[in-house]
Amino acid sequence: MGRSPCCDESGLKKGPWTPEEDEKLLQYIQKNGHGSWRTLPRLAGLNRCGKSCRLRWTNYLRPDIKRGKFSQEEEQTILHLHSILGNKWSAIATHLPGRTDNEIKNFWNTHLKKRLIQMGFDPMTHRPRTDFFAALPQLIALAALRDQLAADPPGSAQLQPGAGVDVAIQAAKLQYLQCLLQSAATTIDGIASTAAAGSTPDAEAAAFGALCSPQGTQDSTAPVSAASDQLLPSCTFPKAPVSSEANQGLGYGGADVDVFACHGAASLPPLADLSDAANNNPADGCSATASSSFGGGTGSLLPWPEFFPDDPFITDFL
DNA sequence: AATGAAGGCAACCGCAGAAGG
DNA sequence: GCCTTCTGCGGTTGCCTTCAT
Repeated sequence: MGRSPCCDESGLKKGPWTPEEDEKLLQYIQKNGHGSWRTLPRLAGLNRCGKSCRLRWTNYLRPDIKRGKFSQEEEQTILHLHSILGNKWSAIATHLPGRTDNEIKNFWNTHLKKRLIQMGFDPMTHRPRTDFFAALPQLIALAALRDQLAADPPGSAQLQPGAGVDVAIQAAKLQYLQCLLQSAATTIDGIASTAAAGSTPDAEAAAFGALCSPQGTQDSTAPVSAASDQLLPSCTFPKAPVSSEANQGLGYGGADVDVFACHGAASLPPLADLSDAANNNPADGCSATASSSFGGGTGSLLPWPEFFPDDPFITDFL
C-alpha cells in the first residue's frame, strides 16, 4: 500500500499538455508500449510524472477513444449501470467502448446527476428524494401560491372573458398543489410518528415510496423492497450500492433499497420538459400526486430489459 | 462591447489494492 | 508478515468557453 511518490517529485511539469508532449508520448507508446509508467516519462523525454502520462494516454491519446456527445443509448446505459454499480466509473466504462471513466464521470456530474436531482430523484440511490427539508423552499413557495390562489379564486368575477382555459389550469394547479402539500404533511407526520415509535429509517423510505409509487396505490405500510419485489417478481438484480454518505446524510432506508422501484420512465426527459411534467396532467388532481412529477407514471419498470440479468459482468456483483 | 455567471472538461490529488522483495 | 513500489480509481479543482445581462 502507500502513496505513490511520483507526483511529489519537484520540477515536473503540471497542467495542460502541449501538442509536442502529446506527440512524444504517443510516439513512445506506439513504439515501445507504455511498460512501466514510472520510467516512461524519462525514457520518452517528458518532464512529467508517470501518473500524468498514464492519465493523458488513457483519457485522451488512446487511439480507440470515442469523442463527441453521448448517444441516447449510452446515456441510458450509464444511468442503468450507475443505478447498479454506483460511482464505479471504470466498471461502467467497460460497457461503453471508446468512453473513458473520466468522460463518463464528467458527463454524469454535469448532465445526468443534475437531471435526476431536478426530477426529484436522489442521484445516489436513483430513488425519489426522502430528505424533506431539501425541498422545503419549494414547498414554502407552493404554500404561498396556494394562499394567493385561495385569496383570489380563479373563478372570481375579476377574470376577463375568454380566460376560461387559464381558469381551468389554475384550478387544476391549485388542486395539485394542495395534494402535494397534504402528501408532504402526511409524510412528515408518518415519519415523526414512526420515529417516535422507534421504527427503522426504512419506514421513511416506505412512506415516501408510497407517496411516489408509480402505481400510486401501494400500501403505504408495505416495505419498499417488498413492494418492488412484487413489481419485479422474476428479477434478480442486485440491490443498489448505497453510499455511506447517503445513509448518514439523508437517513435513508439504506442498503436494502431496490433501485428500480421508482424508475418509471424509460429515460429521463429533457430538462426543458420538466416543468411541464407536473402540468401535463393537471386535471388529474390528487391522482397525479407526486408520481407524475417524478416522471414515474406507468412506463416500463425496466428501462433496459434487453440486458444484464444474465450478463456475466453483472453476476460478478451478485 | 464589456463583464460576470454558469457550464463543461481536462488534469491533479490522494487513497487503496495488488504485487514483489 | 511487513514494507515498498506501482497502478488504478474516484473525488475535486481550476481553466476555458459559452451564455446572459
